[in-house]
Amino acid sequence: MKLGEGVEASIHCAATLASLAGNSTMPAAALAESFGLSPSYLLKQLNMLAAARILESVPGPAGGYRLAREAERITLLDIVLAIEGREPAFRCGEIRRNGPAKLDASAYVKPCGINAAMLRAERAYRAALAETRLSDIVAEYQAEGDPRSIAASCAFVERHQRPQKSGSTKRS
Amino acid sequence: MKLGEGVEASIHCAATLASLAGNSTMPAAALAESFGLSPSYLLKQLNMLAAARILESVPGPAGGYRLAREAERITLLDIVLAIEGREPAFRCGEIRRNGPAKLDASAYVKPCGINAAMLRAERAYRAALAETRLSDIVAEYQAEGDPRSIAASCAFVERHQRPQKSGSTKRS
DNA sequence: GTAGTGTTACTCGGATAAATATTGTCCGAGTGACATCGG
DNA sequence: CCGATGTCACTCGGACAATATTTATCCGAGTAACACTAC
Repeated sequence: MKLGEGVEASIHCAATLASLAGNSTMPAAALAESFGLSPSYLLKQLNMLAAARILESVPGPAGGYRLAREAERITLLDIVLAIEGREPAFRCGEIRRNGPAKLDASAYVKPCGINAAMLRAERAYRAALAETRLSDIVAEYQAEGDPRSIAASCAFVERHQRPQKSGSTKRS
Repeated sequence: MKLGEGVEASIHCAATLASLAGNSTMPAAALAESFGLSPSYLLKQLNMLAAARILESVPGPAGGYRLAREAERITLLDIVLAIEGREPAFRCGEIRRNGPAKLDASAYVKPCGINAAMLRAERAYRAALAETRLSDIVAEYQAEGDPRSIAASCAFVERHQRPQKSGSTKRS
């Protein structure tokens, strides 16, 4: 039960992207520099987020990434599932059938109680993640964060965001 | 966010051990055969459970494993933590400090909001796991499971459990 | 001055290695049971 | 016949590989901006 390191990077980057103005974009290289990450690897995470329709990518010069929808409509669960996969963490291998007692499948129509309990717990986990929106993260940071850190973040965003000319037409 | 395969095996084995009589033990080889697992690898899982004081190991002939305490006092959380480790799945690497803005540590005395949200979700997950006791798993299986499967399990337990000297001398 | 066009530099994207964690296997240390030997 | 003792087989325990997953890196495809040229 270990989450990949990319989850943390993805959430931080998404929060940063939530702070830029209008439909501006920010290059992955800038995000990587902002958090001291490998640009090449972060690109893979951002690409997964884009595949999950959480981010949008704009190619070419003055391109970059931006949120695909409002920060109020993006939850931490969305990001975690995009990076770690949608399958539950506990995968029932139905090992109860593999023993020497070779019963036919009709003996196992009822779901495994262990699997049910595990999935119940995971539903609670996901529900808790779904309650936190990206906008909550940003708002909490703006309200409670250290003023120097906020100022540095704003300056960084101002320096690296690339305003887009055309309107917000979705593409993939 | 993937749990190891050993978690499933551990819970199944613990449930099986909860079904044997008195302070009898069952060898790891029998448990492995019961679920079609590698005996050598299952031994590692059982050893971790024993290190966590969930199981007890009895060496020598007629030895094996048994629960270290009543099934009512063992939760799924105990088992999961013993196998997967006690550390939270989300480990905050404090990447917010690694950027080019070199602020000193006083700017980061407040905990990271992202980390807080993640840990909150994980607390919900663990709380849900802690609500399910091993005895609940066994009881649910005895009540709802397929009769053929229950009979096979009981026969298997009867055949492989090893009564200990100080306990009840029940043997066919 | 303006429109068309070719170049260029910048971006993302996917294929490719290294590192790490997990899974699987092996042989050795320890222990109690069992058979044997002596009283 | 009963007890002490030596041997032995069975158990767990930890050290040693194989595999899968995660992490990190590189180079190529694509695109829009920019400069240049012609009108």
